[in-house]
Amino acid sequence: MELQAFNLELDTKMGVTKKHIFSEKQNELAQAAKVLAHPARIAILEHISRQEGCICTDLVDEIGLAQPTISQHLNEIKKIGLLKGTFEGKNLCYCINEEKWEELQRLFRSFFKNINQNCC
Amino acid sequence: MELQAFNLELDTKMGVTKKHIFSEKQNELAQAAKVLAHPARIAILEHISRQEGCICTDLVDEIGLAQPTISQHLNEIKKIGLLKGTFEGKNLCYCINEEKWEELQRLFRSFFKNINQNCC
DNA sequence: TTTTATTATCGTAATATTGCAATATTAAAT
DNA sequence: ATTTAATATTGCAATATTACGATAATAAAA
Repeated sequence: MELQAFNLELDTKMGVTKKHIFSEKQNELAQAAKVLAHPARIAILEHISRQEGCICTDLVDEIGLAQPTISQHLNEIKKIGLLKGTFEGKNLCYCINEEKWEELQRLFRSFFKNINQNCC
Repeated sequence: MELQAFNLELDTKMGVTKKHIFSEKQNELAQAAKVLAHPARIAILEHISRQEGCICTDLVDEIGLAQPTISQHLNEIKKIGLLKGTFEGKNLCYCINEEKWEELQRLFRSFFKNINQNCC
């Protein structure tokens, strides 16, 4: 059918990752890696983990980015469920979601394990 | 000096990651994660690792992307030294650089280890 | 209720990434 | 030397990401 051929055309939108041709696992890992693919988000995770409990209000001062930018990065981390946010006093408090964090580590570990370098 | 103030302005180019405000380690990990942050590159690494020896000529058929796109992704992986390319017969042959691969794993592992979830 | 302090959202600007057609390059095979 | 079969590069189009000023929203404090 030419309808299918037409859809195949539409299918390929410029500049958009063709997620559908990859496996669930591959997309999942790539998405997780994307969250770690910015030094600000690494720094944010490190800083939150260093805090006792979860008073995490000083991220803007700690890292040298504007408040909206930090908020944006926090949101990226939140989107894959890596942060739990709760209120404590007047400050919003973020902390790492342990279950998701373990899951993410497992994802990477199993990927690393499956890559074996049998070569040249 | 107003020159410094001016430079501080120039410093902040819109849309560009401000790498200089982060540590070497943070940037290094982020850059490594970026390479893994696309399912095509995950798929490429997995496929190369599955090959006996290193006949890696059928990537384009295996993954459903155009040849230039695959070539581009290969280049991203190569840029951080994760691939060794050698010639074998008429085909260029890619394989995983074991040393770099171990290094990358160490990077992630030490990051994971340092994040502890003491919270809520 | 009005401040005050904090985080979230909107709008905008600029660079980065993704993808592919067309073309160039490369090296083996004829 | 020409053909062939593979990868690399170029050019371009479109979406994605990064960053921040301005502003809104939220909740404690006064």
